[in-house]
Amino acid sequence: MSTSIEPSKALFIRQWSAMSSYWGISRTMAEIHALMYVSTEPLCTDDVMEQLQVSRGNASMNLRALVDWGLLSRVHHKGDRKEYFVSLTDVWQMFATITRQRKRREVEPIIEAIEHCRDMVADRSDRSAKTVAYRERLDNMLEFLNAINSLFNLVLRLGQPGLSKATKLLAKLAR
Amino acid sequence: MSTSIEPSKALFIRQWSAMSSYWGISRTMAEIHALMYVSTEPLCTDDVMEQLQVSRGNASMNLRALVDWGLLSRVHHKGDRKEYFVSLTDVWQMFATITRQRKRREVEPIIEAIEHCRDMVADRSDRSAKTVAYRERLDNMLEFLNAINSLFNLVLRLGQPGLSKATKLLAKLAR
DNA sequence: TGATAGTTTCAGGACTTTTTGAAACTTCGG
DNA sequence: CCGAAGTTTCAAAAAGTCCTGAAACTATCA
Repeated sequence: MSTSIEPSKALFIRQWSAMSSYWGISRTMAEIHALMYVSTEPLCTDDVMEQLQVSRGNASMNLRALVDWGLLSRVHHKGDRKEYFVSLTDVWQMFATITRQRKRREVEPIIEAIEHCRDMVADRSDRSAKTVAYRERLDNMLEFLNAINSLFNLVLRLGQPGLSKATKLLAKLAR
Repeated sequence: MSTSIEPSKALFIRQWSAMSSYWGISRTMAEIHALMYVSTEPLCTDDVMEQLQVSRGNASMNLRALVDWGLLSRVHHKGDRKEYFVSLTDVWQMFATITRQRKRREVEPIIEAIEHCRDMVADRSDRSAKTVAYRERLDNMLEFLNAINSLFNLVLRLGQPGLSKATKLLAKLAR
């Protein structure tokens, strides 16, 4: 508690960690990420331990996980053995990193699974109303998930500037 | 276990519930939702209890939560006192329902919080490099989140057919 | 109004996830 | 090769979440 965090930064960290449960990451991981994002200079494990009041193990594990995700990178100070960490600062890149991972883990497996489900009831000769209705539900879901997947791919490909241009373009279309 | 679920439906339910942790909902809630989606006829609390092997309390709580979310609706059979439930079948509507809730709970509070953070360090006279850098990070994040928020609003406004048209349009732009 | 069918609640227990902290390990300069 | 500085691991404990089941409640019908 000696070097206490500025109120504005503390607020950011608090809110960011409040979102953590929605994003399926642990509270500490979100806090560390937020701390690193608002810290304009590199921090080491001890800084994290002190500023967030967490154990060494916890800090170490979560720093490593964030590095694995590509959200932090390790840096070294000249003539200092210690490892320091800095956050990715490009928000768009952060988003792209997270989105790619989520797409791979959350969307793609479900698409495969549903295709598999559909194959299991593909028998064309079964035309009972129930089976037909069930097949239709699977197909609807599949079509939808594929549309979402394409949209994500597209957004990732466009990048941030492309995205804001596209948003403006679509805004006209929507009216 | 008496009326066991078809293998294809069982697979769907299993995979859907495997995603539950990512989506911040409980395993049972996801299972019930999946079961209802693949069931082409209304089910009652007892059906859910039997088919998923969960307690009455659990089934009841989660059915209610799904109704609150707008993903299920209650139906009544003529001359039957019991309540039955059916899933929303329009996948797009399901998605829109979920997205609106998530936007409200996950994106909007963070935007407000960051605006508040920025106000706390708005003092124009403080031009130390660190403060300037910090303000810039907040601004970047804010700009990004607003862009995402607009995109979501737009997608919701377009609806599914609009979305696939838009995706095609953007695909050209991306090349 | 009483009997009955159905639904909801909630305290306690089971299960899962996260955190701690100390020991093991790694790296580097001398 | 030793010792110091730093990092990682992991078993056990804490914290948090979810589920059960029995009791309370509500609605309906005769």
